[in-house]
Amino acid sequence: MANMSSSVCMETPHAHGHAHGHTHNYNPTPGRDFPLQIDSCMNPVLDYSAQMERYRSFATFYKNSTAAGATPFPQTAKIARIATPLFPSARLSAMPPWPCDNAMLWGRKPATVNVNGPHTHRTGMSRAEPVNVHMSAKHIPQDSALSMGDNFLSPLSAEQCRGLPVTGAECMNRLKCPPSGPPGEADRGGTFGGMPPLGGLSLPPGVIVMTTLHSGAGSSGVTMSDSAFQIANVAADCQHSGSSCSGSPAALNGNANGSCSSGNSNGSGAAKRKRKRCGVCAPCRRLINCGVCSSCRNRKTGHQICKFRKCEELKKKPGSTMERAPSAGAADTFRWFF
DNA sequence: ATTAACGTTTGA
DNA sequence: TCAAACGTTAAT
Repeated sequence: MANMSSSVCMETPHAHGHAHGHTHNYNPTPGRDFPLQIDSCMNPVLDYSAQMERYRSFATFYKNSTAAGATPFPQTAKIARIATPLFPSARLSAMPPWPCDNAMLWGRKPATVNVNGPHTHRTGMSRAEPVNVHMSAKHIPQDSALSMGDNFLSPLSAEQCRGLPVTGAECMNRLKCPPSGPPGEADRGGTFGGMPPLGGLSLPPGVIVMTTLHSGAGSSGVTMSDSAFQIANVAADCQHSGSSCSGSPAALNGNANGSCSSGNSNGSGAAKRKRKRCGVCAPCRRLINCGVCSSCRNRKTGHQICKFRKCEELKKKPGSTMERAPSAGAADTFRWFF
């Protein structure tokens, strides 16, 4: 995988929506793989395309602006720009696109499991993979930079999402499990992605769902049971992660290695082992590198993952999550339940 | 506090 | 063996 930092590193399955023959590396094959999602509140194809367009135009714009000899954009400006949430309400969260981000998740190769963190039991998940799908510059529409304003905002507005006749859980339900996908694979990313911001709050989808379950909102005439089971499955799945680790979230990150690391995990502080990405947070679920952040640009020397893919858990210092004991609030508890 | 770079671990 | 990426540290 050569030089991911210098190229835009993106691939898209026909964001432009025309029908022709050539194929891309990543192609969810909309008609075949996601037949039920066409009319869902989070049309995955549209969503994926929107995301890809967004990234593409972003990278192209800055690339062109830099190449033209113009005053380069400050890195902070780039970051701020690309981090612009898809939904206005998402500005409340640190990681912008909680909702509508999952389109990129489908078909992704399994993310690395967090054996320390939120107990993922994703034995199938490989290490963090090179999500940079290479997209040569020639594939980038020349006008993309000019349409930045449009592309940076998802075509799916918050209003659009809210107005749809399904709840977030329902969306999730529909978005889950591409029929042709391997069993278990779809649960990883697809299950959590499609939650619209409820009540104007941008929360991790899992939080919303589990809170809803507890509040009994499932009786509101919305099909919740399926989603509930999906969540439960994921949770149970997570519980088994890390082989011998205990299930306590507090124990997970209490020390960087989890409390069950083979070596010396107890207090000695020595021989720290690498933590792994949780695989469930928004950054972890991102499929593509932005291509413009410092980590992407300095991939050769920096050895760091794209800033927008950096696991939220790994951003925290090991041990900074001790407060997340089971006694935490419901939302937090459920978040860590995963 | 943030960033860049390096050493290192990890898994394919 | 290699690529990816985490942890650490020095520079700013």
